[in-house]
Amino acid sequence: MAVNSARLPEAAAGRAHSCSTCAFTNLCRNDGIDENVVAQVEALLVDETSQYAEGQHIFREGDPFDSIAAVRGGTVKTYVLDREGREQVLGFHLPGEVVGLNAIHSQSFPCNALALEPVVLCRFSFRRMSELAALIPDLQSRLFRLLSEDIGKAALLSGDFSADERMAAFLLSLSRRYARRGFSPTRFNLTMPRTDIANYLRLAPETVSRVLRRFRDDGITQIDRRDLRLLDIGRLESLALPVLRH
Amino acid sequence: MAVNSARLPEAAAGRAHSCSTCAFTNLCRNDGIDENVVAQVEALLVDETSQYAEGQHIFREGDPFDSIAAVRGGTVKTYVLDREGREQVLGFHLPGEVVGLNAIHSQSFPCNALALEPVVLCRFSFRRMSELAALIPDLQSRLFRLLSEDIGKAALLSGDFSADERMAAFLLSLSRRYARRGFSPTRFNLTMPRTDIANYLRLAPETVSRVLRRFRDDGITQIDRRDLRLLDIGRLESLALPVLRH
DNA sequence: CGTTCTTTTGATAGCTCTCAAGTCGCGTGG
DNA sequence: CCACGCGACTTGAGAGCTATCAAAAGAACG
Repeated sequence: MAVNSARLPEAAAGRAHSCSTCAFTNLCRNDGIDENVVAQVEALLVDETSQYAEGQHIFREGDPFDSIAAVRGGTVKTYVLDREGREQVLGFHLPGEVVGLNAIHSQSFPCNALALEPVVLCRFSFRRMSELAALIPDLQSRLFRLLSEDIGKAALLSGDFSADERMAAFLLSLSRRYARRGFSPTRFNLTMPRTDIANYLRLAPETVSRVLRRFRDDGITQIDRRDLRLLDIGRLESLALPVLRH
Repeated sequence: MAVNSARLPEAAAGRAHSCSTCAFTNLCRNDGIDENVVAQVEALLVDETSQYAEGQHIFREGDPFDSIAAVRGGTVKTYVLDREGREQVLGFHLPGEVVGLNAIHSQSFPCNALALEPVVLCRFSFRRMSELAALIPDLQSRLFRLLSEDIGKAALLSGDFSADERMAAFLLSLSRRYARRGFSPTRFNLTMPRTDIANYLRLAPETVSRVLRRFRDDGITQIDRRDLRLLDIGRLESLALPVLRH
C-alpha cells in the first residue's frame, strides 16, 4: 500500500505546499508581486478543483485548446493513437508538473491525456495568462522557460539506448521529479502499469519485466508489484548516464 | 551540383523573400504593425549578416544564451557529445527555421550548433524581443507558438520504428520543410553526410546506405551522392505513416 | 597521383520482439 | 471460506532486424 499520498510531507496537506512545489510557483503565490496583481492571478484559476477518477480523460486529441493544467495530485498519462489504433505513450505527468503546453501551437490538443489514478488539476486560461504575462515580465519569462524546458525533454525516447539504460533513466527521472516536489526519491509507487512503461520506453512489456527482475536480482532495486525502492542510486546513475548525460 | 541555392526561386535573391518564408514572418515585415514599432523591430536585429563557413560553430554547449537565431541560408546541425565523446545529432535547421529555443530555460545552450555548409543567420536579442513581446500581443503569441511547436518535434526519433520508416519520414520531413520555404519538394540536396543522417536517425551509417539503396532500387527515389529526387512521394508517405501520423 | 574521407557492400553476432505458456493477485460469487 | 475468472505480470524459446566488424570502391583534395 505504498501509495504516494502516504509519503506526502506533513505540510503537503494544505494548498500552500502543493503550490510551492508546482511548476507555476511564484505565480499563485504572492511573493514579490504587487497586491492588486495577485487578485488578477487568482482570477486565472478557472476551475481550481477539477478532479478526475482513474481511467477518465482530461482531454482528447483534437479537443480545442483553451487552458493549461498543472497536476496537483495523481498521475496523468499522455498518448496518441496511430492509424491502426495502437497506443503510443508520450509521457507521464506527476504532481507539480504542467500538461498541455504542446497544444499552444495548433490551438488544439495533439494528444490524449488520461488519469492513471485519481487526479486533481489546477486549470489556467491560457489567453488570460498571456494577457497577464504582457504585464508581468517575470511571468512572461517563466512561461518562456517552461516551454523551452520541455523542448529538450525527449532524450529518454530519442536515443538508441539499451533496455537497461532506458529503464534506469526512467526510474531515475521519476525519483528526481518526486524529490523535486517533496516526495521520497528512494521509495515511490509506479503509478502506471508495466505495459505503459514498456510503451513509453519503446520496449516490449516482457522486456520491461525482465529488466526489472534483473535490477532486483542485482540489488539495484527492491520491487513488489508497483511498490518500488531504489537501493543503489549510484548504479542506476551510471546505467542511465548515456541517456541523461548527468 | 544540385546545390539548393540553385533552386531558389527568382524572388528569393533579395531579403524580402527570405523574410517572408522565415519562422519570424510578420515580425520583420511591416504587415499590420504600427510604423514606429517597426523601427523597434528593426533594432532587434543584432547582427543581421552574421555568416559562418562550413564546419564553423554557431554556438557550443554551455555558451551563455543571449540571442535566438533564424537561419537565412545554409543548414545548421545541432548535436551533443556524451561522456565518451560520441556525437549525438539532435536536429537539422533549414533556411527559415529557428535555432536555440531550447536554451531559454537554462540561459545557456544545451547543445552545439555547427554549419554544415556556408550559413547566414539573423540574430535577435531574446531579452529585447521579450520586452517587445509584452507590447505586441501578436508577437508574444507568435513566440509562445514557436516554442510550443518544437515540443512535439521529437517524434521522428522517439518511436521504435524500422530503418525504412525512419528514413522515409526523414526525407519527407525535409521535403515538406523545403516546400514550406519555397524550395522544390521533390529535388533537393542532402546537405549533411550519411554519418550525420545515421546518427540523427539512430541508425548505423551502413544501414542508412542500405536503405537508400533499397529506396533507389524500388524506384522511390533517385539519388546520386547527395543529389536527391523523390519519385514516389505516395510510397514514401505510406512508409512514413507510423512515424509522422499524417 | 597518392592520401584521406565518404560511401558502399558483405558476413556475422547480438539485442529485443514475438509467440506461447504459466504464475500471481484480486475481486466476484457461490 | 473457497472456487472461479479476469487481468496484470512473469518466464521461456526462437526469429528478425540492425549493429558490428571487415574490406573495398569511389570521390575530393592538394
